[in-house]
Amino acid sequence: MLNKKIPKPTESELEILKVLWEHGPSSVRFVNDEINKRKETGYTTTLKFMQIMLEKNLLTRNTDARSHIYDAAISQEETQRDLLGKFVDNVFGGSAMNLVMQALGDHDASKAELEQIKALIEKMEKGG
Amino acid sequence: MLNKKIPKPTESELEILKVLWEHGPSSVRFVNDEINKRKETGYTTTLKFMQIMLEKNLLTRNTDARSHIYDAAISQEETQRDLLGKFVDNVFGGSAMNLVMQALGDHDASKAELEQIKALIEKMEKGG
DNA sequence: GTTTAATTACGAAAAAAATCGTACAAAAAT
DNA sequence: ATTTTTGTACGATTTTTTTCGTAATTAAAC
Repeated sequence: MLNKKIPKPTESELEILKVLWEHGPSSVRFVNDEINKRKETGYTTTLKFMQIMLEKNLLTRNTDARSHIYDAAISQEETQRDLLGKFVDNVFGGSAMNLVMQALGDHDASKAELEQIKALIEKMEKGG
Repeated sequence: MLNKKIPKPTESELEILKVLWEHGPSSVRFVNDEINKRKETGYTTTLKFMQIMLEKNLLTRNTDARSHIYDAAISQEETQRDLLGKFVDNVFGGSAMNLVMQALGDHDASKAELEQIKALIEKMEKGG
């Protein structure tokens, strides 16, 4: 089990990771097009980001073809867990429960989703 | 109802806000001392931050005494809600439920806390 | 009243993050 | 085989965030 020392991605880097998580290994062109659906960004800007992320080991790439294919080097789950932990510490003083309560209160949840959460809670109360 | 256009505080700014939320209106000296319990930071650094935050309307201040007294201009609840919303969008694709599920799964919750959440869910299911 | 300590104001530097222009190379289109 | 398009490399610039030094001012201590 290697000790991954991955730096926390910035917001822009996260945008790129999200595209790769959703679509799998992709060219810079593709990633940039996806990002431009929501936000105008120059091609070389995205390219530069992805090159930097490669150096930071946030991405891997395959240079066999002329158009290099990049992929995420860290999983979405792992990253979400990591960022969530930091966010809870920074904003909710380490209390995940406070966060959960606020998340439940603020955002409308469907009945099905609430049932899902209740089921999870039951499971946790049994499992310990 | 005034339209508050408060910018999202940075992490450093949040450190300062947390001190003010916890202790109420305070001098720069006090805030800096509190922050230095966890992190070495020069006095003028904290001072500068608080002056900038004043310009951004994140803080208010009273200059009656020589030692100016600053206070948070935005509430903790409001700020947490705002940051949580952005975090959910950025990291969990807008799905607060995904976040809640992960938060519940990752962090150990006490039985009492889980009951609290269940109670909230019941209330939401009734109230709609 | 002179020295010492505490405080604010302000500019500026350092560090981090984001953006882009240009040169060059490879491939595709004509 | 030229021309046009597409791609990478890489430096440079801009913007934002963080940090601090220094001068001026006021209050306190002596």
